[in-house]
Amino acid sequence: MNSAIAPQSNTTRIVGPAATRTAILDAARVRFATDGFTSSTIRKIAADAGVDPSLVMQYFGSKDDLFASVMDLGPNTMSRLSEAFNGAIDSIGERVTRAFLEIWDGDPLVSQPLQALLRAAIGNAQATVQLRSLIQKRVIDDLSPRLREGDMAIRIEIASSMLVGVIVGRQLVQIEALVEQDREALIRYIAPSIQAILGNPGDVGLD
Amino acid sequence: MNSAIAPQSNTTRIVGPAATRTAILDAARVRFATDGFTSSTIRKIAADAGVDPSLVMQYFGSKDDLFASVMDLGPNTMSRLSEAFNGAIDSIGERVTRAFLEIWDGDPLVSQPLQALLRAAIGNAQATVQLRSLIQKRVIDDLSPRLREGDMAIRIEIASSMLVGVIVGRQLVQIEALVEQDREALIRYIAPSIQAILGNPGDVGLD
DNA sequence: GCGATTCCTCAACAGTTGTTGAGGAGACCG
DNA sequence: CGGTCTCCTCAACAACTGTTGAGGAATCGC
Repeated sequence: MNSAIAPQSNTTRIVGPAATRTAILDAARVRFATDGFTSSTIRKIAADAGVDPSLVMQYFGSKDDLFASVMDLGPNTMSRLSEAFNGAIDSIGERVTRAFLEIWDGDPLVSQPLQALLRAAIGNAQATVQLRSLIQKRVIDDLSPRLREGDMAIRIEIASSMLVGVIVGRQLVQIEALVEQDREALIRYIAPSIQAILGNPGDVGLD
Repeated sequence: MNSAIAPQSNTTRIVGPAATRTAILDAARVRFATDGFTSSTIRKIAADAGVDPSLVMQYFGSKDDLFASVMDLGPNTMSRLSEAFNGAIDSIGERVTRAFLEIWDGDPLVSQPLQALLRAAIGNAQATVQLRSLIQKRVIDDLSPRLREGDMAIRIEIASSMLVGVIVGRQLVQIEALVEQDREALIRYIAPSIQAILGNPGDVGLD
C-alpha cells in the first residue's frame, strides 16, 4: 500500500468523462486532506462524488493511484519555496514566511493536496520516506549554491520545520488563535523569528 | 472510534499480571508511536508482546482504552512546559526551546506517547479536537496571568507550533539534518528564533 | 436500423479489522 | 482430593477494506 505518495508524471491513459473525473478528484482531495490516507475509503470518496465505488477503480486504477492523481500538482508550486530562500538575506525571513503561508493558504487545488501529504507523512512512519524525497528533490536541490555553505543548510531545515509547524497548527490541528489571525498578521509575528535563524548564519557561540 | 485520546484518570480495575500487562503496554507504545493509531492493530501489538490478541482485549477493554492507557503519563509532564514559559523574559527563548526538546527527546515512556498523540492528532481531523483540549488544559491554563496580556497569547501559540514543527521533523519525519544535531546544538540554533517571537511582545509594526 | 464503444451498476471475492464468548490449563485454597 | 479462581487459547462473529468481473444502458458511427 501507499507506494505512490510521490507525484507520478506518468501520462497514464485518462479514462472516463472529464466531468465525473473531476468530481471524483474533488471529493478525493477533500477526503485525503481531512481524513488522511488510511481513513479515506474509496467507498466514502465515491459516495461524496455521487458515483459507484467501482467506477473510481475503473477511472484511477487503485487507491494509491488516486492519491497520486490528487498529489499531482505542477512542479512549479514547490519551486516557489526555493525562490524565496534564494534572494537578499536581510529580507529572507519575511519572504520565506510569506511563501510558506501563501502556498498552504491559497488555492485549494494546491493546499489541499499538501495538507493530505502532511497528514499521510506524519500519520505513519512508512509514508514519511516519500515526503522526504519530495522535499529534497523539489526544494533543497533548487537552492542556490551560496545557501549550502557553512551551517546554512541546517538553518534552512530548521526554519522550514518551524513554518510547517505553524501550518500544521493553523490548517490541520486548527488551533483557534492561529486560525483567527489573517495571513499578513501572522507574517508580521513570524518573519522576525525566521529572520533570526536564517539571517545570522555562523554565529552560534553566544551563550 | 478514538473517543479516548484524552488521558483517562479513571482508576479502571487493573486486570492481569503486571509483567504481561507492561509487555503489552510497551509494544503498544512503540506501535502507536511509529505506525499511528489506525495502522496499529490489536493483532500486531499482541504479536509484538507475544500474547494472544484477545488477551489484549481482556486486559484493556478496547483499542481506545489501550491507547488511553498508553497516553496516561503523569500530569506533571506537560506542566514543565508552562513552567518554562513562566519566568524571566530575557531568557525565555532558551528555556522554552529546551523544555520542548527535552520532553520529546527524553524518557521513551513520555516521548513515545507524545509522538503517538501527534501522529494520531495530525493523521485525521477527528482526533485533533482532543489534542487541542489537552494543550489547552495542561499548558495554557497553567500560564501566569502576565503571559495573557496583549498579544502574548498568540505569540505563545505560534512559538509552540514552531517547536512542535521541529519535533515533528526530528522525531516523526526524521529529517536527516535534524536527527544528526544533538539537543544542545539544536537549542543554540533555535533559541534566538524563539526569543525573537516571545521576547518582544507588542512591537509588530516594524515594516 | 445495428453493431460497437463508452459509461456505469451490481454482486461478490478475499483479506483485515475490533471484538466476543466458550472453554482449557494450572495454581491456590480448603 | 475437589472446587474455585486466575490466566490464557481458540474459533468465530460482523463489519469494513480494496478490488474484480460480469453485465446492463445509453450513445455514437455507419
